Amino acid sequence: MGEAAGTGRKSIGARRNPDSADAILDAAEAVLAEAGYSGFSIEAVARRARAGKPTIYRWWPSKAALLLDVYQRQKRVDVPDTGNLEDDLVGFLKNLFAHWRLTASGNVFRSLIAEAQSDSHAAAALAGYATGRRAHTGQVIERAKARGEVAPEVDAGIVADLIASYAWRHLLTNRLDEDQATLRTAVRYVISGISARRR
Amino acid sequence: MGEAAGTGRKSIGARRNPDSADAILDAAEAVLAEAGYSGFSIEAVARRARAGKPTIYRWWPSKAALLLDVYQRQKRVDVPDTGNLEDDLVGFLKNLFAHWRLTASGNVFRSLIAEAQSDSHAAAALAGYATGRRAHTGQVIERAKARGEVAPEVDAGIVADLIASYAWRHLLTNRLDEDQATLRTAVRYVISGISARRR
Amino acid sequence: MGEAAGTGRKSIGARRNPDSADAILDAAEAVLAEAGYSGFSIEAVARRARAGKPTIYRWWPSKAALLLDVYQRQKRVDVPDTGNLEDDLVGFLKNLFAHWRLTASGNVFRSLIAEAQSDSHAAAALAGYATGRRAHTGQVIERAKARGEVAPEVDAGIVADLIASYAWRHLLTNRLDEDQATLRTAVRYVISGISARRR
Amino acid sequence: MGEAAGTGRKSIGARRNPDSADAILDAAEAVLAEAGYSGFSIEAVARRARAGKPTIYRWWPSKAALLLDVYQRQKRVDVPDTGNLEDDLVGFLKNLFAHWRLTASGNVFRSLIAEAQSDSHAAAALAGYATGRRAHTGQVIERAKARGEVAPEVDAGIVADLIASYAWRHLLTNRLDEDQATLRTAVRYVISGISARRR
DNA sequence: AAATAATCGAGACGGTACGTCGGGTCTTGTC
DNA sequence: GACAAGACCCGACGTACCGTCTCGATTATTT
Repeated sequence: MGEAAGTGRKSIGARRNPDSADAILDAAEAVLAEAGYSGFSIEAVARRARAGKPTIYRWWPSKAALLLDVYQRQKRVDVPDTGNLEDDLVGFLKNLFAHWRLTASGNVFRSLIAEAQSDSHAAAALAGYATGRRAHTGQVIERAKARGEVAPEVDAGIVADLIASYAWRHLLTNRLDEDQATLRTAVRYVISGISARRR
Repeated sequence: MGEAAGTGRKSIGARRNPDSADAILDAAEAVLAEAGYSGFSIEAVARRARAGKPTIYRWWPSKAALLLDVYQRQKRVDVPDTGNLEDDLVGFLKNLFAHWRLTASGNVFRSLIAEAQSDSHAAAALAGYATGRRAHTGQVIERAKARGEVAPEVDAGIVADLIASYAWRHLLTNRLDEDQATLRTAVRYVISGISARRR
Repeated sequence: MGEAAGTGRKSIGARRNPDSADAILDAAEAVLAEAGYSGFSIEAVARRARAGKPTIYRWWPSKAALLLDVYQRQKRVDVPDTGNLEDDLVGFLKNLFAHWRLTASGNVFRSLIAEAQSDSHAAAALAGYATGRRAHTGQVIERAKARGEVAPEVDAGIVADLIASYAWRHLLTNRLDEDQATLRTAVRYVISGISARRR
Repeated sequence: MGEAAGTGRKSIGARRNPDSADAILDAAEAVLAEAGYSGFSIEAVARRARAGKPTIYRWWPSKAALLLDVYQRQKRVDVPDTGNLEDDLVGFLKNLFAHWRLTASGNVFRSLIAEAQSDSHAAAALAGYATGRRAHTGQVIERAKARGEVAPEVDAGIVADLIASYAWRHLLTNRLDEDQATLRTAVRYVISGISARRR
């Protein structure tokens, strides 16, 4: 996972040292994985990265900014393209939950959301990120629209919102091990509705 | 709102003083309202309530327990019963958002969720609370089922989950001012689906 | 010298814990003795005393205040009373230099003077202390006046100032090992003058 | 006072740029004058001089060395030659105090003494400087000896020491505004003594 | 004329210390 | 035995400087 080079990093002149940046992000991830959000402090990250606190503060103005960078370094979970909307969305949720569960990402993102509740910078950063992701997820809906699977007047953003909300709440309440049938049911409700008239 | 009695509370003998408990809960709510989650500390609550820190720790083992108590003291938002599921759910969301937006409740609940990300006791307490609320919301669905509005095989818990998730995410991302049309659209998707075949 | 009790001090209620105060003063003295003024930091004192920094700041608003307390805890060097002014003053300087040289006091006082050059609180504290000591030394002169050794119109404060100044400069320039003959000569100049007419 | 050239100094090739040296010494003096010793940092000097820190460290190995250079750039206070020892010495003290009080020199020298208490290089530099000055002041005594005013066996160094010590202590305890009568009295004690027999 | 070498400003680096805040524990004296 | 009060140790906060390093640019000296 990298750890800091044992022999000590130095400045490489009047510009950012990418080794330090990497070491700090690695350390942040490791601290979060080992000590959780409650043990996640700039102090601890600096210690682990063998970096000075000012170096961290220089590049990441807040804990949230650091968390966001850590999160964004992770591999993205992308939405499958099976030609069928339900499968796409179920697959996406399945992949996302697995990613969150099996890597540090889940904890990172949970922490980021928590941080955003007390830090407006974090809130802004998270909002920006969420918007981007919503557009991304929205594309699946648009694809389905193009295939004629989804009614053309449907607002893809709202649908993406419903799906993302469902994912967030599972993350925040430790339900990432939800069984696939339940996920599929939830997705199906959104796609087909629950109305008696229409089923 | 209560504030602490200016002249100082004393012990009332070898049992819990309910005035102190009230003063502490009042203070907690006030601190949260004025300083937000980031300014919410046991220290600040004690100061404001003119209470000793040990008095707080004696009765509430963690910040989360205190938050939960504060939240549960609040008036509940209940689901309207209009005879129409869509109106019921939209009304519920509307009321809930207004409640969260206009009282301290929103901040309290946000804080509770945030706290639950670093404190397993908080997480457990929140999970318990959420389960209770899910059942509560689920009843609306069951009523609609009874009216024949909703297909009988529908899992009310999952629907309640979708609705609650949507609400949570709006709370956590500062979107409690969502316009009503959007809420109605989201609810309609869950009820009627987005599939082209069925609209 | 005390060191901190290994098992940890606790609060003894809502009042100052004298054990902590002692441990902190002991630690301050030890740090100064071992690391000198440049290594003398509140941080280091806290570490050594196993005390929290806030505990130190609670009772000593500045490094200078702590230094002053440490210095005043030391045994005082008093002026001998031999019945002869020259012997009294030479004896005083000899004792003072030995005291400064052989105990931590010299370093403490040096540090205090240094600190006073950048901290006005320290300067005020030092000025107050110096005034007290000047009166003290002045008494030797007054005794000599009473014996008829010293002219009655002589300003004892100014004489004390000359002597103290001489001592300070030796302290500040690492000349505490000045040989006794030189001290005696200096004292003799002040008592008998250097004028050709009068010797 | 110079300030740094607004448009930026550059290297003038493979040798020391005297403009930079001047700018740094000017800046050091200005910082000391405006912020005092506590605000005197290499960082602040570099900022003010628009110089790189390594440029400072290249030429002055320590804060003390820089201070010493700043001090030595100042105009010297010389001892008057009135043909009368008392007037010479009183005049010297008067001039010295005025110089210290009215220019940055007083602060510079105070700082230098303070610095010498924690930095052995500074101590050595200061000792060297003091020795030089002592010889200088000693010449006044020697002149008086030559005139027959002072007994031939008197050690001019010790007398100079007494006078310089008196000056130092006034500097270090913020008493540069001492009235002239007091100075004269102190000088007179050293010259004529305080003994009853001889007055 | 080209290559070398030392200097310059700039500013990042790993660190240490600053002075403050809050956490959770403890004890005292009053009710 | 509960209460207000507040001290205790601890650890994190975000900032200021420390002294070192490396850069790219500049320019006098050497080839």
